[in-house]
Amino acid sequence: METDSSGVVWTNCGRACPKRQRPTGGGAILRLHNSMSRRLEELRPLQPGRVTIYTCGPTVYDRAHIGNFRTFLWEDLLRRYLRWKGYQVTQVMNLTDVDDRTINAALESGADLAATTGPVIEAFAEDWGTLGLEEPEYRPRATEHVDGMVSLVERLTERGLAYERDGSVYFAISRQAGYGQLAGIDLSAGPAPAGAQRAFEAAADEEYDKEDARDFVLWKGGARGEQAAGAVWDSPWGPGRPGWHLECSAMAMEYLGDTLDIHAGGVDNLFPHHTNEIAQSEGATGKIFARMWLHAAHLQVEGEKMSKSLGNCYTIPDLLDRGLRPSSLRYLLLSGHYRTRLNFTFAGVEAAAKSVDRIHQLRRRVCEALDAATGKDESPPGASSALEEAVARARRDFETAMDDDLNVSQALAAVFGVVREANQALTAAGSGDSRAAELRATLAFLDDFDRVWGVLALRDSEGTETDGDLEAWAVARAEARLKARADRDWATADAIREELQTRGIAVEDSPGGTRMLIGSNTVTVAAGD
RNA sequence: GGCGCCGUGGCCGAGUGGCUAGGCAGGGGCCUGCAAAGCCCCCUACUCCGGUUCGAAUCCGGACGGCGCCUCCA
Repeated sequence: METDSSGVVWTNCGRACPKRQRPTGGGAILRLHNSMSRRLEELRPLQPGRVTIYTCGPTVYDRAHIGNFRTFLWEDLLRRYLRWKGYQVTQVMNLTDVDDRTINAALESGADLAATTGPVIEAFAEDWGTLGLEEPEYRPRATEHVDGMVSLVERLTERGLAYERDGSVYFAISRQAGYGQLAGIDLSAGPAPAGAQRAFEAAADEEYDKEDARDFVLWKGGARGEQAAGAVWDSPWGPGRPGWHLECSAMAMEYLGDTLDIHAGGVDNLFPHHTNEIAQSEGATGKIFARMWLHAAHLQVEGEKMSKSLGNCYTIPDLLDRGLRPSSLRYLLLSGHYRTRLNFTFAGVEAAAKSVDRIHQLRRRVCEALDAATGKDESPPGASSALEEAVARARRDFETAMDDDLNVSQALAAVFGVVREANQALTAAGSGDSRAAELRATLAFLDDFDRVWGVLALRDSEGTETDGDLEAWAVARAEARLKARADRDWATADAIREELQTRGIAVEDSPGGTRMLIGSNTVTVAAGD
């Protein structure tokens, strides 16, 4: 804690919430739901201690919305949890910067592809940082990997799984045994189920001349509108551009090898995208492409499907403009199980904010008590207090819950158990008497939790941008109020408090002075002496 | 049409064949000059109807209700 000349004490609890990762887990095995087998499976990485993950990234034709971020945040949680457990994680998240939508966006704006996607990518990076996501090891762009895609198509052609028609190349699904397993499509069992059949028919593109309407395009020949957008590449089949699914196969294998441990994305990608990625990759290598497929359910908004017509496809800036905090958004979007549809509501954000604050508040309280308790650790070595035991139990419960297919609800329950126990201990002991050992254990637990959740650090960082004038004014008023209180002039003191509260500042008195929550910043004005 | 999901207390949201999470909100109390924060107590639920069982909200069947996906939407 630092006190400046004006007597203002800056406490974002003194100790910054650590963002650094280090192994913590107890070595139990993580079980995840593999969409391929449709059951929980133990994560057994190809190389012990090292996990490779490919996560489908955004198509950068427009700013990502909260639905996208629900999925990305879940993947971030998975990534952080794996690291928490001690795995070395290599994650790839691509940027799809060439496809129908990006090209259309470019054509509409009259700019070329790169000029169109560039700003969207920048915005994406900004939102990514706002929500406190960790940076993946690789973030390749489709447009920079066209060569790899072309050679992948060549390999498929050599193996007889693909054929060319008028400069386009298609994947012949009927020539591949086991096509469609991920989506539950079984071609060998006679005609495809009506549903899949319909999906196939719908996917059939009249524009192209396929052997089988269900075949999908690997390379789109020609240069119709693409030319204007600068989205045309040379290939052995003439000018064209890659098919949608191709990029992920090519980039995943380039960075992570022929076989990945985990491939993750939104449920909507199960078919056709992931199904076709498997077809391409395994068709080319003859090896298993991904050992585990994870899919996140979609986000709803106020109980409704997100759609442009409803105007509920919120972006991160939309929500920040409404005064919502990144930490609240992050918490809310992480607080539902990833395979369950999550309903985003503004009431939910409010509750999330309170939940974050409850944990964050405890952390601050522990830090303050720890400062006060330094040197007062008289507990005999080896003896552990009820709180220390509660913390140890919570740590185990947290890991058990997360190991069970990332059961975030139960994991959070373990955290709130510590919040209650620690508050109890602090209330009972009075801030000065709590033993340092149990406080340190509690603090370590909270920070440990946050290595996975990343919400306390985010909450801390939100304190940085504040209105200096408002703050100076508030400090002055708080000082006046402290004088009034010292004079037992309650009427004046209460009036000032209302004044502060009217400006949205939360006021909290303590024996040492007055603490105010201004925006996201906590400012403490010490009582004069 | 096909595939699939869900129905838990005011709201959100886990979970288990019997030991009845957690958060938010609400009520009462403690603390406080009054508040706030925190603590304690209360509000103890599982759509309905059958069945299995010593015992089901948890298993089975049915009904009703809500919903998702099935063209490049995470």
